[in-house]
Order: sequence, then structure tokens, then C-alpha cells
Amino acid sequence: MKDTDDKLTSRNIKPTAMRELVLDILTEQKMAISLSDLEQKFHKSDKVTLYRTLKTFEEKKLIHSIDDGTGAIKYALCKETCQCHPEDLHVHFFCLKCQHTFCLSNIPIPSINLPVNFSVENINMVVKGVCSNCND
Amino acid sequence: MKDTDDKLTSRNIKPTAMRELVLDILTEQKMAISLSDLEQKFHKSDKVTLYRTLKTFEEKKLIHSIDDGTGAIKYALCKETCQCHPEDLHVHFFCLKCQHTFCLSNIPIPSINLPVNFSVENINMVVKGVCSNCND
DNA sequence: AAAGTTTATGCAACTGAGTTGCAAACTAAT
DNA sequence: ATTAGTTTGCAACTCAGTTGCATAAACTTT
Repeated sequence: MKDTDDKLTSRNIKPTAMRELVLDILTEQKMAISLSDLEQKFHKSDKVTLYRTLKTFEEKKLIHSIDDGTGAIKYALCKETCQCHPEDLHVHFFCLKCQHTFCLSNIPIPSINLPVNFSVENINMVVKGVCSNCND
Repeated sequence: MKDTDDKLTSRNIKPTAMRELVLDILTEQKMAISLSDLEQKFHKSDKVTLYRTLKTFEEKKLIHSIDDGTGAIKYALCKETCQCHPEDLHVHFFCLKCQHTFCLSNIPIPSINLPVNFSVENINMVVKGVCSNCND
């Protein structure tokens, strides 16, 4: 638990039992998960607490949220150094077959030439298709 | 109305009074609108009918939907020739100030080098920031 | 044109994600 | 231990999207 604790405190999040559990679950995941996915990992749990835990994590940039168009926001761990600035952002992939959402962590979002006088804060880029796992 | 009718029939949509009205409203818009935005353009209207109208339009590729992360899907007219294939797609912009969502119709979505064995069907790219209107 | 078939519309009612308010439980600090 | 601040759990709500079903309108066939 020490490791988990450190991750929390280093992001200025008070390490409670609940938060440790949630962070551990998030760490195990190979793919992004939604609030209700998370809820189902617990036998008995309160959606609201999990909701607020995710919000806190997101605020403190421990995780980032992905709107993959399925109607449920997904969450995935940020890299250690991530500040969620445009230069930290990567492309996400949603597989139409297995319905999973992944971070393509090593594919940065390509920069865009916006019209004059437009400024950027954030970019959400989700590619939908079939992942390598489902493609054979 | 002849023009509106033609647009509908050319996309294989039976031109009803309702659909003409909706298409006209969509044509007037400079920005993408949501179902509830659309609903408010009518004095008396049924959300479900509008909902199904939008669904039909989208299916027939008369309009495309934009998930801008606000929680309500926005819709905007497609170009005449649009088939909503990856090569037809463009970037969308959401202004954090005026809360409006635009098509950046002349900014195509940059192509991405996906990992091996991944195939693409669709890409959603929404840039969030401040638009030129709100930036001075 | 009348009867029958298909398609579109309108109403009610529901689902599911996300959210708020409040009280109880917990934590930290004096 | 007492207090102040934070976190958790429950109830209850909002709002977008959706389904079922009955009526109305449009098309088809005789």
C-alpha cells in the first residue's frame, strides 16, 4: 500500500482506504473504465463515493477522462509526469468489437492549425475502429 | 420549400412537414445544436419526434453528430457530398466562453499512424478553447 | 374512391449517467 | 478528548436519450 499511498500524496490527495482501493483498481486496468465499471468491481459500494473519488483524482491530474462517445465517461491513469496540458495529451482508441477504450499513450495528438484568433485549451481525439486483438 | 424537399429526397428521406421544418432550422444555424436546443426553436413540439427526425437525418448522412463533451450531442449539416467517411471528417471546436460548438469544415482530421493491426472507421476530434469571437 | 398497408407522429413512461444535499463517520490538530 | 475539517453513504433528483404503443398521415392495391 505504501506505493499507492505515495502516488496519492504526491498528487496532494489524502490517502483514505477508499481511495487506495480505487487507485489500485485503476492501476490494474489495461483499458479505461467508467464509473459503473468501477462500481461493479466492488461487492458493496456507493456510486457517489466512487464518483467523487474519480472527480478528485481527475482534478489532481492522477487520472484523465475520456469521452469515447458511448455515453459513459471513461477514466485512465495519467503518466507520472502528466499535467494534462495539450502537449501531454494522447490519442484514444475505441474498439467497435470489444467495446473497450484504450489510451494510445505514445501517439500524441497532432497539432492543428486553427483559424486566426482561436486559442486551444484541450483536445479530445478518439479513433473508433477495430483493435489488433479483435482484428484476427 | 422546393429546395428543402430536394435535399431530403436526394438523401432518401421522405419530405414531411416536420422534417422540412427541422431541416430549415438546421440550415439556418451557424453552429451545431443539440436536441434540446432544437426543441426550444419550436413553440409546441414533441422531443421524441425531433429525436427521431435527427436520427433519421443522421442515418441518411444529411447531418452528422458531434460529441463535444458537454453531455448533449450536437448536430450539424453535412456537406452536399459528405458520406461521413474518415476522409470526409473535419475537426470540431467547442468554445469554453460562448459554449458553442462549430464545424471547422476546412480543417480535415489529421491522419494518425495507428499501431499494427488496428483499423479505423471513424474519428472524433474536438478542440476546446476560445473562439475568435470571444477572444477579443 | 375504399380498404388495407406502411410510415410518421405524439404521448407516457422509463433508463442510466451524472449530480446535489444532508447527515453520519472519520481524520487531524489542538 | 474536543473541535474543525474532510470524506463517506444514503436518498433523491436532473437531464439526455430511448422504447412502446396508439393515433394520424401517406402510400398502395384493388
